[in-house]
Amino acid sequence: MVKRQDAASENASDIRQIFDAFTEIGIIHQLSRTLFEQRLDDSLLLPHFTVLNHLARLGDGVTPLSLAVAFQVPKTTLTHTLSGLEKRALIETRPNPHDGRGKLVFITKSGREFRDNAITSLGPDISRLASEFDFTKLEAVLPVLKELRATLDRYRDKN
Amino acid sequence: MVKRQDAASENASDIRQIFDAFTEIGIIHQLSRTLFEQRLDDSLLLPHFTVLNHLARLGDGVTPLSLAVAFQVPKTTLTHTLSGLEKRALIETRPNPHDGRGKLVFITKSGREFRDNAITSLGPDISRLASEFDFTKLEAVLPVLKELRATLDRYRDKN
DNA sequence: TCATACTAGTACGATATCGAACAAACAAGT
DNA sequence: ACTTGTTTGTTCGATATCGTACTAGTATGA
Repeated sequence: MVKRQDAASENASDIRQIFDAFTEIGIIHQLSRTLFEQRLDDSLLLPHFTVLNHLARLGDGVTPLSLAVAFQVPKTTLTHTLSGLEKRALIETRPNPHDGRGKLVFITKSGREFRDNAITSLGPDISRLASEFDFTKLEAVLPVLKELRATLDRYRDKN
Repeated sequence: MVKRQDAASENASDIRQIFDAFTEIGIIHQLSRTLFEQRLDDSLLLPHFTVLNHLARLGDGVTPLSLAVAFQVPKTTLTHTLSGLEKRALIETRPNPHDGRGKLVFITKSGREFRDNAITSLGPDISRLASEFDFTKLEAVLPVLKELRATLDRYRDKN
């Protein structure tokens, strides 16, 4: 494993490309968010769905803080998101038996249904998009994105 | 040009991977945004910089609406972003001589300086990140991202 | 057991985001 | 000119986001 020694010697075009990539990522995020939110009823937004999806896929009974870390948002933001979900009975929270300060978050039956419906309702969009964009290309991209994410993640912790 | 006929036959694991990719993109956006905003003074945020960068790189004298389209945000959001920039004299607006309804946006001298400083101040971060993540990998990823963006973009227009 | 430091979650205030509705100017056809 | 429909940008109100400060509970060590 050879460390690059010229790490500090990025030139202007390298930096521009890096900015471009992040700009592109921002716009994709924005576009997908808008598209997705058009398919959600009840004025729920992408963060709400993201939480439900996480709970459904990776298991519930987790702390709010662990969710905030998973999505890299401040915990105050997550408090707000969870309160919206709880108000609609898509999740419920119980005291953490192992930690008197904390809560555990559980997805409810209607939460699962809501999540499943959201995914189902997105099916036609994905099909239509798949006729123009070959999603298998994401297979090659995803590992790079994950590595970039992990690097940024580690870097953040060191600050 | 052969249209895929099985576009509607995505299975669950395909869909999961698509969701994963968008989730990853969202988190990268979030992380880069936070990191970047820590380097900006004056409580300016990423959207402010993004506008300045766009004007500096691709030229100013453009309409607010064209900026909103470029970043895929609602024009009301851009009104707000521009007002923040104008209040700090980083941009200025003049009436559009060709269209009595519109404005044109220009970047000021201090706007350029601000943008240059922001990029410079990010240099050390990029260098340190480059020692852990090989940014040349973005060269392979960027075209795919651009294609995905273009597809989403076209799709949105059809709605 | 106590003091200190730390952690989970919330309250609050400031700003950001965005949809809906609007006014003003344009465009096209009549 | 005049009507109709469209486009630019703003205002307004509702919600989202997030930094700061706080409370309550936990962990550690003397």
